[in-house]
Amino acid sequence: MATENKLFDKYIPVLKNCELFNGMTNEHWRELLVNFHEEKWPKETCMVNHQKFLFHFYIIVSGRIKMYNVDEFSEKEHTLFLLKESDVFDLFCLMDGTRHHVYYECLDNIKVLAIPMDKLKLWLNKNPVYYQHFLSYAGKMMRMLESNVSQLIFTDISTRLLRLLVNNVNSNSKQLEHINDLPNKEIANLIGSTRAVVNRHLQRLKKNGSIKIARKQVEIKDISILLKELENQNKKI
Amino acid sequence: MATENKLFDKYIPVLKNCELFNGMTNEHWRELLVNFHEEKWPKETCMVNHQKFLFHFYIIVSGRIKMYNVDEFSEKEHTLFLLKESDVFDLFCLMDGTRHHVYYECLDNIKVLAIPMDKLKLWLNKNPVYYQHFLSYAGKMMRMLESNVSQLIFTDISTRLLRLLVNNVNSNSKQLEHINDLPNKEIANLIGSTRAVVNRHLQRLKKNGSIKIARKQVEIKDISILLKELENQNKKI
DNA sequence: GAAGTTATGCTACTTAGGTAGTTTGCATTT
DNA sequence: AAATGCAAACTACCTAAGTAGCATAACTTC
Repeated sequence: MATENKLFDKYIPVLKNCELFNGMTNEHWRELLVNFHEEKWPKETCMVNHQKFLFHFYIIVSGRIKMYNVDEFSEKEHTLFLLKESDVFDLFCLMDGTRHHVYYECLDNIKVLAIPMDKLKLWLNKNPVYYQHFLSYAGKMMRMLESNVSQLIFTDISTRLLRLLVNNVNSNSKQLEHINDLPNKEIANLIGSTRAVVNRHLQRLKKNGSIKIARKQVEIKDISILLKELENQNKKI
Repeated sequence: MATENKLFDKYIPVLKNCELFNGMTNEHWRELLVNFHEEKWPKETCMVNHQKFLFHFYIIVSGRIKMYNVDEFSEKEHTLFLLKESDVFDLFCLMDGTRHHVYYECLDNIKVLAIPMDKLKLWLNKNPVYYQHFLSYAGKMMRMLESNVSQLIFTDISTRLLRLLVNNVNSNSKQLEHINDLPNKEIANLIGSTRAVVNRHLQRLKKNGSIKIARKQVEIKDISILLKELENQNKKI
């Protein structure tokens, strides 16, 4: 009884921010958290088709994990999602119980709350009200993936890079977050391009004064220039 | 009472083939079908953000409907899904109840079974067992979208076209189905390219003897050549 | 503080795919 | 059967993005 209260008290803000369990009462949280335990994974931990992922469900409480795909022939990587605080995984395995062919890598030192998949399923059957939550969350993910697909088809690398930057500016601090300390290679993986090409575009943005770059560091200097560029990208036929 | 029995008897094979309701008993089908009615939409009917779609859920019983996206600037189209017999839509609206920003167009004369969204939701709440079905179906769709994204990033147009062809060969008849009577433009929309480029690749395939083409007609002549081409595409770095 | 590693910056080159425009041919309509 | 319209075929051209390679800078670690 003490454990789950401790977990809950410790991570209230993170858990409350968890979209999948949006609006869940404290009582239900405590009931669910009985089954959770905390795990720590060091930075750069790489999880390749880990059996464990079929059997556990995780809530990230601190750090970033990239979920990515590797092309078996070209060995190129594509980052599908950059998971962070309050994100959960793997929803896919929860939903249909089959193995999800993706890879995971910790970009920071990670803390997660873990629950055995079958216990989550039991809890869900006991509280079927939350099925609705899960469905609508899945719906949101699908829309995200769908717009992702369209963006890949409709827009060029330069636009995709601009969007990536603009979408990761914290509206309060006006500073780039989540992706600000990634090397060019990781940025390329996020938008489906290569290091050289991303660097070419970043250099252009540096020259027009909108960003500042250093080793593993991108900083926004003038977001209005970025926004203007984005508009022009759209206009040019 | 007569109506839903008639609907069920009329469309047994189609409904039983419906993945979303996979394994549902006849009794449950009859219970659910009470709320359905049949609708016919003529070929080329175009549905643009139809309010109706928020309030109804459809099962296609005959004909094809393309679900597509349009880039507001370039006005290019991208076909997300080619829905056919036994497919359902719009799952997204069912799942989170918000408007789905896509377009629909009937490629054939269409027959659908329609149910008011809230009645489906009521039925689902009465039979929460089926939430699990819906979740796992959504999971499958997500995996599909995900692999779609990766394919766009990892493979070129030529490979995407080859895959499209190979994936739509009926394993019994060995003939191309679903996409065999589409104009080049529609094929282009399916793989995220343009008519001219698709035609260029089709000409190449015609020359190597793997396909036969005519106005709005693609026919497989030798699938082994297509499969060999696909293999080579993968090998070349 | 030397050696090794990783990330960036840049140049030069190649190529697939997009674009534009014209011709040809098939099919529907009147 | 003539006329219209759409789809396909083909040519020529342009460009963004991928590729290869190397020099330099910035961190590690021993």
